[in-house]
Amino acid sequence: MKELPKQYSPAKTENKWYAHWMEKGYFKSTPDNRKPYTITIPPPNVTGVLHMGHMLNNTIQDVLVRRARMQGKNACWVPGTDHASIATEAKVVAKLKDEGIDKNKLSREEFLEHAWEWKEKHGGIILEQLKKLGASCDWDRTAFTMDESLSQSVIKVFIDLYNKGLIYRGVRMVNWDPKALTALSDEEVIYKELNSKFYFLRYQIEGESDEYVTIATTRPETILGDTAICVHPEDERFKHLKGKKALVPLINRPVPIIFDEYVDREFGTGALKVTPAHDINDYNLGIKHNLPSIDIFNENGTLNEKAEIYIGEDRFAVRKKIVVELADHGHLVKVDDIINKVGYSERTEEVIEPKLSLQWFLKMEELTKPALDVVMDDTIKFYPARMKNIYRHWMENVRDWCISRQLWWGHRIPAYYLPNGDIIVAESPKEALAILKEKYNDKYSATDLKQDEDVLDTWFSSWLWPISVFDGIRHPDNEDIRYYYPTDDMVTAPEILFFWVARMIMAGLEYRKEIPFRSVYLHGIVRDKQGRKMSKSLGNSPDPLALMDQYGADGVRVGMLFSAPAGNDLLFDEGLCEQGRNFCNKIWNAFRLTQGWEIDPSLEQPQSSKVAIEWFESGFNKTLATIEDHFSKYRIADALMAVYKLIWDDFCSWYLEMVKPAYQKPIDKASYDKTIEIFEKLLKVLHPFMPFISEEIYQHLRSNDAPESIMIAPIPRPGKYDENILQQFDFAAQVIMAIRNLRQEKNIANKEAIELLIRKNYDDQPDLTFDNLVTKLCNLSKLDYVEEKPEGAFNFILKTTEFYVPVSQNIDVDAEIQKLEQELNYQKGFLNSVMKKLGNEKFVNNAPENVVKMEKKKQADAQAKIKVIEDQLRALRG
RNA sequence: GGGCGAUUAGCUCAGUUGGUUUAGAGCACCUGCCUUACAAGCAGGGGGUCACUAGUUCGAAUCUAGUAUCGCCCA
Repeated sequence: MKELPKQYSPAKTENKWYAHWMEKGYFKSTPDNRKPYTITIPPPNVTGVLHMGHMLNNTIQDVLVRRARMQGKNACWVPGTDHASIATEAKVVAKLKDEGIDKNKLSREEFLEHAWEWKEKHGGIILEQLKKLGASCDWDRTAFTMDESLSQSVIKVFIDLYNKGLIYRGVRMVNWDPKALTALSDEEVIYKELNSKFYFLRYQIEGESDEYVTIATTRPETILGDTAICVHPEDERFKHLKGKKALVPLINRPVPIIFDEYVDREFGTGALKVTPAHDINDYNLGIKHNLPSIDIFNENGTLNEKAEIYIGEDRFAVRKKIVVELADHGHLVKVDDIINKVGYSERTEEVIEPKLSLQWFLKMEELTKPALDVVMDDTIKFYPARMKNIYRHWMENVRDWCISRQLWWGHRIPAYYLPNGDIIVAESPKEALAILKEKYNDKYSATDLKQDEDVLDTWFSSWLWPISVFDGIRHPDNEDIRYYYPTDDMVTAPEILFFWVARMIMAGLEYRKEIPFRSVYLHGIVRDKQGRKMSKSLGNSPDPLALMDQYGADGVRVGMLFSAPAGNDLLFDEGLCEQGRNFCNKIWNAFRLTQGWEIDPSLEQPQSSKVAIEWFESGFNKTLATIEDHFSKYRIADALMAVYKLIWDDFCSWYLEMVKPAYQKPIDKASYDKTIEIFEKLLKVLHPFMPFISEEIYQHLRSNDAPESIMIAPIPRPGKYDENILQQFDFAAQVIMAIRNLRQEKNIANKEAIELLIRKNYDDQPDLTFDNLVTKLCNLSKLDYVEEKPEGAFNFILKTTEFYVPVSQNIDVDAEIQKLEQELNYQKGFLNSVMKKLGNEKFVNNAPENVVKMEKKKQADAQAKIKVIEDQLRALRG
């Protein structure tokens, strides 16, 4: 026997095979005449390190890619990262701060130098970590959203959309992040429910010494920007205030009392303070009623001179102070508790300030229509399909996309301003200058051109990803884009359905006139066992690299996939990785077993092994069909479970035991060869899920003319199978299990050979196919068919066949009777339920014929069985 | 407030157009085994009135309506 350790060691194989695959270039793809299979990775954030969400996301992609490759497709998985404007800039700013450098003291160019340096140092970490997982990406294609070609694509698209009139610049209420000092898109704001205070404040009516109107607000500091009080036109309580003005407390600014049906009379006091500069609803009301906007905040969230008081102080500090001062001056009527929703920045966790500002927007209406259609008509399929509804809801309610960010790290907006306010949009300063010359002759010179200081939203580059990684924007006819686009599968999390998936579809349709991918597989979010989202602050996220060290990459892959049934969030449990590791060990030991066998070419193949092989191959083909079906529905966890059971239960627990030679006896060559062949096939089916161990064992088993790596070997396709032999086995298995049970119950050691006598009652023709196997697996000294019930034997009944195991010891008749009575009861109850159906005329007349037939068969079976049991009982009772 | 979805064994979930023996899997649990590939293992076992109520039907975990609880998305 070869020296093989009892336990499989992933550490010894994983790096070795990954390096081998890289060296052989198996991950590389170039267009040829095979069918392509393409995935573009959802580019992880360049600032990121590998977390459990990436593990899941990339494991799924690798399974799909490896499988496609083994199916003979030209598989191409494009990796890469995105530049993550806000997150990266924040990190670089923080790092500079640590070094005592203030970003504001740097020029744009100096800052970008630091940022690039940072990116070079930290940017590739996550992709390196994916290699540990076994990710079979074509690394030569690694892309970054700020690579030259991708950047130029972004700029080109901006200009194109601008020229089409879809991009415009305008003053709008935006979500302002006072920490990052930038606008955010609606999707980047997270609303949280908070326990807040609801302040009731009274405003004096101008010219009336003791007449007041009371409003309620959660943000008392914003009263300094009030420009009206609004009430419902039909509210009797306020009708007398028509034409009057109220005085804003503390600063005594008179503001009109306006009337609008927008006001909810039931909410608060029925009177609403209107602050158009700091609330989106008030903003709309302000436009309608022609109210001025008073913006009282600086960009960093402190108050400015327009607030008149508290100038330079932070908005939250002011909130505390102003409440005290309002109370001192008799303006505070009462304070209630209230639960309200407050928006936070996804990246900085700062409370968002609605703020009027001049930004660039992309009109969404024209783009969404076709993008909605292709999903609703299943041109692009969503898995799970229910996500279609969520998608539709968003697409039907989408607002224009704010695409400018007040940052430096990213794609600088290619707009150049002239002193007269005109805008030139051009690919480069050079081109802008050319346009300038052409348009204005010599009126302006290069120094008059001022490029927009802002950059574009990161998603404005990510939405081009499936096109831009193949350079399909700049060179729409290049070989790559024509071959790989549309891609096949997009695997991602539902949380970025709108950020990204929807917009990729829009971009695809706009720039390729074709969908970007055929299906979208949305997997869940990885949560901990208690259902909490994994986060650094909770410390509930395991380190993926440590997990892989502990359980092996294969083990962790299995653990991730087991916990990920289609479409649900998954509660990650480290125990599942352990299960994955144990599975590795099981496979390893099956391999050890076969390696320990000595082959004797002169031996004839036993009948039992012939049957075992025939049976296994049928079961194998049937399971392959099941696996195909699971994959077609993206039920990857189910597909894996089918493989798991095929290997553990069918192959290890049954098949190997069937063909295994007696202790220290050799095996015949035919059975051995067939067993190795089967093992190899199983490894191929396993490979997409567990690439490393499957390769390791394959390399030991493969013959010289076989493909030199399992990852380029063809995966077995489902073939025909014999349902009959599977059924025969099921019955034989029941017999075997009954005998094992009997041995355990009666304390008969496995070593002790026993006899089995079989008495058929209804089938006259005994089926002998598995008799040899039953004899072998149960250590029978004899297996015989008899006409009469033997004396002094334990017995059990399966279907209507009686089985007897003769023994020398005494039989406990009472116990036997009790057992039979229990069985009889069950059968009678069952028969009763069948008879109820068959006694119902409506059932017999209305139900399909085969259903009625089946019920009749159940009836006959049950009756026959009852008769056998009753006969036995009669005999036992004497 | 608007929308989407869920509720099946201790846990995580399957259960395809209603009908295949009065509901399945994995894990966990219990019992017995260091049997010669594997104790990271083997053999066996218990456990669910399918959230609740009503309806449609010969027949409901499955379809309809309502109730309760939970989750997600949007405002």
